[in-house]
Order: sequence, then structure tokens, then C-alpha cells
Amino acid sequence: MKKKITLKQIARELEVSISTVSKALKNSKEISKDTTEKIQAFAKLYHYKPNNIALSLKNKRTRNIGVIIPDIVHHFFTTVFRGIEQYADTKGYNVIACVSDESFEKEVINMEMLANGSIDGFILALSAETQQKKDFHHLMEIIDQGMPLVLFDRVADEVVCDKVVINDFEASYMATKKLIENGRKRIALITTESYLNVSEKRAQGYYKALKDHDLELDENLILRLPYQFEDEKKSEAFFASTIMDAVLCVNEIFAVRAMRIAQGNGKKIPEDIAFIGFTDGILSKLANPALTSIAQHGEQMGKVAAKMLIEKIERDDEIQQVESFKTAVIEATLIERESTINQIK
Amino acid sequence: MKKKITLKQIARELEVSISTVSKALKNSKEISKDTTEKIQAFAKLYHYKPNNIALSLKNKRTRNIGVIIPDIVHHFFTTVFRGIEQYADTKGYNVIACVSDESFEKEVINMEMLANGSIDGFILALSAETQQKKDFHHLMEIIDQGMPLVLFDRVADEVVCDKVVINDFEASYMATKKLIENGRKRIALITTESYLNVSEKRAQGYYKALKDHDLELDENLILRLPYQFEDEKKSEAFFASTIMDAVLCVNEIFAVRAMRIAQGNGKKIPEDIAFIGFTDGILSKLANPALTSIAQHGEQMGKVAAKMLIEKIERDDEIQQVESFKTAVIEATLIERESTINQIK
DNA sequence: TTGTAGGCGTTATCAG
DNA sequence: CTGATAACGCCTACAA
Repeated sequence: MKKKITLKQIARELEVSISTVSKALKNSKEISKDTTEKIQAFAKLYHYKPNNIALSLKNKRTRNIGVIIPDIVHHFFTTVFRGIEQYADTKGYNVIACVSDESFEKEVINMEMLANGSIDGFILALSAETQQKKDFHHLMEIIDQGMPLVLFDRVADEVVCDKVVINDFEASYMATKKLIENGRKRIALITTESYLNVSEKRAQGYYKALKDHDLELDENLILRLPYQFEDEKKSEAFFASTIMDAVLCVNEIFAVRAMRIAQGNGKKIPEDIAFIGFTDGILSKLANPALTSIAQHGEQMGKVAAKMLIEKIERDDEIQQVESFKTAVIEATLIERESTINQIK
Repeated sequence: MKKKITLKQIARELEVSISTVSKALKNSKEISKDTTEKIQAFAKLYHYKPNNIALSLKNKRTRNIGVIIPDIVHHFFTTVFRGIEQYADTKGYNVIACVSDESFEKEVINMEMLANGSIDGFILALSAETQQKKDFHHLMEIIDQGMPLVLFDRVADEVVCDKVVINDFEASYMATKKLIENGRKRIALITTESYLNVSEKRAQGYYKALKDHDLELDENLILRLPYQFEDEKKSEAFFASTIMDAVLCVNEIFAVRAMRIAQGNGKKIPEDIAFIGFTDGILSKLANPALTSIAQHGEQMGKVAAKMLIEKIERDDEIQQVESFKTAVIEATLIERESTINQIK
């Protein structure tokens, strides 16, 4: 077993000084061709690679970026992560991933862990609990330390930093409008219980679309489910007791579950009830019938977020200019599938 | 903006030496109560936290573990990742995640990046390409350097290290047997084209079960699909031209797609055709009908892998004992759902 | 052309 | 009780 070799060892073996080795490996022309070749040959033989940790300590840059997502089960976060990872990779950055599990405390702990030198910047989506508590101290502190931060999707106005979001309001409006234009009159909304900013915005788009088309807002048509660990009881009761001809869901999991329940009740999709979900993931594509859904372009979001972050990191190094923060808005797209085939009753 | 504070700065402010500060913060009883309190108060005020990078350099331990998965879209890898992350978290380790995208080259590059000091050990599942090429140099080198390594799921006999797998052969045998006992006679197998060790083992289990029950192995009943980016043509042709009354699929994505095609052809599931898939993920649960599938217990696999790795890391520190490698086998479980309701024709 | 010295932030050992 | 020093691995300005 041969442990990784260091400059020092090479120097000793070759009876030169450490700095000579260092320079030779960087092809510095300070060093004679002879020694350079000798050193490089030796280094290659022993697979010399500079130690990242030492470099980080010296340069105060780790080339790591920290990503904290609330949940890895939701396909959307997975795709964002992949986008981040891909972009980071092209720029020579690694991604350190943590999952907050929608918990405020885990979010704080993870951030503290990473903030102590492990990374050059953060990309994160707020946990549900953090959004409920509206406690952003940990984020403020990070910003205060001058560490670049990009929030995506689950965002808060109180936190001043770069952000990447989709146009939730407009997307939801558009989807609802589509249903109305298809002749649907009783359009239900299935959303989350807790106050996630995204669900809220999506609900607003839904309200507005109803209003603009002279449909009244019926609270009985709105079902609020816990974000996680939902038993199906509540949904089943909802479908048993409510008359509707369309459903808009704030994520694809809700949508696919709801479709199953409706089908279980003998409803035909889309003839009796049309469905639209948010998040255009595998579930939507492979559902039966395939689910019309709003693509959030997670991968692209990830790329944009990573790009913003890395630019900030690398700019930081140079001139400390006046801080300016951008919010990038990714345009959502409606992907039409079988669950909303144009079908006016 | 206040950058992170260091021991040195505290020392200067309080006009003591760096080592005094260091000791005081560790409650060393070498230091008087007075100064200790003064220093700790000051440190708390400025949110002092030791710099991880400096610690890593000194201790030659990073408390990071590197995870490389082939693909983040397959739910299975996601759950394994989550298991790793959870366990690592409890032990104070971070997880650095990379995705090889099933590419040999990306696997090598990612490993090299991480191996240079960023992490204390690896957990990985081989990329499809690596399994095809059977080139394991990069892994050998890692092992040779004395860095702990745990392989999971996508494993190779040539690489001598700790491993975590499921009993693919037995699980597949069990599933096939179940179908046979339900009266199915023409059982198809949908598997991957390239030689993934897991697919191979699953196929073996299928063969054996057929043989043990005096069913002949009909090559026409076997469909080999590319692992990724499959268009549906091949599957459609298969279903159009083949008579079968049951299908075993090596992953849930194949299974759900196949079910859709069969349904499109007017087949009833499970009456006409029964389906069983591997990977008991969201897709299986929310498919319509719900898919009977073999739970690979990814989260548990992740936990076991992380446990094995961390134990090795921490043991390494102490005595360099004779190397011994374990292979943990996680028992797969058959989860019965609607796609195989007991129904002898 | 090569080598020395100092420093990145921390801890441990040893001296005062 | 407190402080100076060396070391982890690397880089670089500045001697020699």
C-alpha cells in the first residue's frame, strides 16, 4: 500500500528543495530543463497529484459548492441537483449534497457544518419548516460572512441574495385558464397545507384565472394536504363528497394519487375529470393516463443557479464590487398529455 | 461583512497567544478560569468555529465521504443516497455526491478529483460502461492508496473490497416462481442490453425458476432494452409479436412502461398479463394498476454501506490490521400489489 | 538556476 | 498557567 506522495517526499528522493519541485511541476522556466524533466518523470511515475486540502487552505478556495435540498424523493429536486452537478462539473467544482428533510434544524446544522471552510458557496431550497417559522438567521449569517448564496424554488423575500424561481403564478394561471377554455366549470385545487411560497403563488394564479373568467371561488373545491406522509383518507373523502370536472395539483405526486382515487370511483380521465399537475417528472410521463403537467425545468434551474453561484464566487475573488442580486425566472411550460385531451362535454 | 474569525484574530484582540486561545476553547485545565471564560465569551460573540479545512490538513481526516452513483433518475440510487446521507449525518460526516452518468470517464475523473484529499472514503456503484469495459484500474489504485472503498449494487468480483448487494438471484427466482404458481405459463423477461451484473443475476434466477418448474426457456420471451434513452418502438414490437401471460422486469421503469403498452393493446392487468418489477419506488406504488415489485431496500443498503465505510475509516486510524473484506447481502422482499392478484385463468 | 522563509488555521509538544 | 515552535502540504516572494 503506497500512500499518496507529497512534494516533500519527491524533494527528498531527488535531493532537491521542495520549491524546486513545485516550480518544476508547474513548468516554471526558472528551473532548468534537466531537473524539470527529471522531476516530472518521477512525479508521473508516482502519480503525484497536489493535495486539495492543502490547496484549499492556501488559496481559501475549495472548489466545492454546497447544495441543500429539502427532500430527495421529489423528482423535481433531483433534477435541479443534476443540473447543478452537471454545470459545476464543467467548471471543475464538486458538489457537496445535504438533505434537510424539510427540517429547520437539519438545515441549520448542515449549513453550519459546510460553512466552516468546506465550501465556497451555497445553493439551497428552503425547508418547509423554515418557511413556516420564517426564521432566516442562519442564512443572514452566511450572507454576512460574505459567502455567496443562491436560493431556488423555495425562496423568501426576507433573504437578500441571488434567486432562481419559475413563474409559478403565471404557470398556474395558464393551466387553470386552459381548463376553463376546455369547458371545465368546477375546477378543484389540491395544494399543500403548510405555507410553501410556491404553493401559495400557484394558488394565487388559480384564483386569478377563475376570477378573470367569472367563475366563483368555491372553498369546497380546495383540498389542502400535508406535504409529506399523507394518508389517502382525506383525499378519498374529498373526492367522495365533491363534484368537479377538473383538478389542478401543485405537484405530480398529488396529481397521480388523485387520479388513482378518481379512477377508483369509476371516473374517466379526462372525459369526466381532467387533471393537471406541477413538476413534469417520470411520474407524469408514465402515469396512466399520462398526466398533463407544468414543466418546471429543474435541470435548467440547477444550471442557472450553479452558474450564478460560480460567477459570484469567482468575481468575489477579484474585486469586491457593490453587491447586486438577481432573480432569474425560468419560464414554466405546459406539457399536454392524455389527462386533458380537449374534450368539451 | 465580517469574514469568519480565526484563532489568530482572537489572540490579537485579547492580547494572548494563539495556543492559549486554542486551549481555552477546548476547556483545557492548563488555562486559568479567568482567561478561559474571557476567551470563550469573546469567541461566542464572534461565532468562532474552527476551520474545517485546517483541521483536515492537520488531522488527515476530512469527515467527508464521496459517493458516486451512475444516475440520479433511477429512484433506487436516490434512496441509497438518502440512506448514506442519513447515516453519515449521525456520525458527523458530510457526503460529497457525484454522478457518473453511466460513463467510465466521468467515473474516473470524479474519483481522481475526490481522491486527492477531499474525502476519507468512497461509496460507489459502478457505471454501466465500467462494467462493460471491465476496466477497474481506477478502483485498484484507490484501494492501493489505502483509501476505504465500499461498492454497492453494481459490483465486480475483480475488485477486492467491502460490498453491499441484494440477493438478486434469489429474489428473481422467487418472483418467477410466484408467477408460475399463479398459473402463468408464458413468462417474459425484460432486461437490459449491456452487461450489468445485477441484470445478469436476475436473469439467472429467472432461468433457474423456469427450469425447476419444467417450463422451457423461450428466447422469444426475452426482451433486452438499452439501459437509457430507449424509444418505445422495440417494446411495442415485442408486445405486438409475442404471446405472454406474465412479465418480469429488472427495474420499475421498464415495468411501468411495459404495462402502458400492454394496456394500450387492450390487455387487462393482471387478468391477461401479470407484471412484477424490481425496485419498489414511487412509480410502483402509484402505477395503475399498482405494480407488484421487489423491494431492494435502497435506504437500508445505503445505511449499511455507510456504516461499513465509516467503520473502516475509523479503524484505519488505529491499528492497520490484516485487511478483511465483507459482503453484506440485503434481503429483497416481494411486495404484492394489484399487478399480480392471484388469478389463475 | 536553486533554495529559504513565511503563511494559510489548527493542534500538540515542550519550554518558560 | 502561558507562550513559542513545529507540523500538516502547498505556494510564492525573495534571497543566494
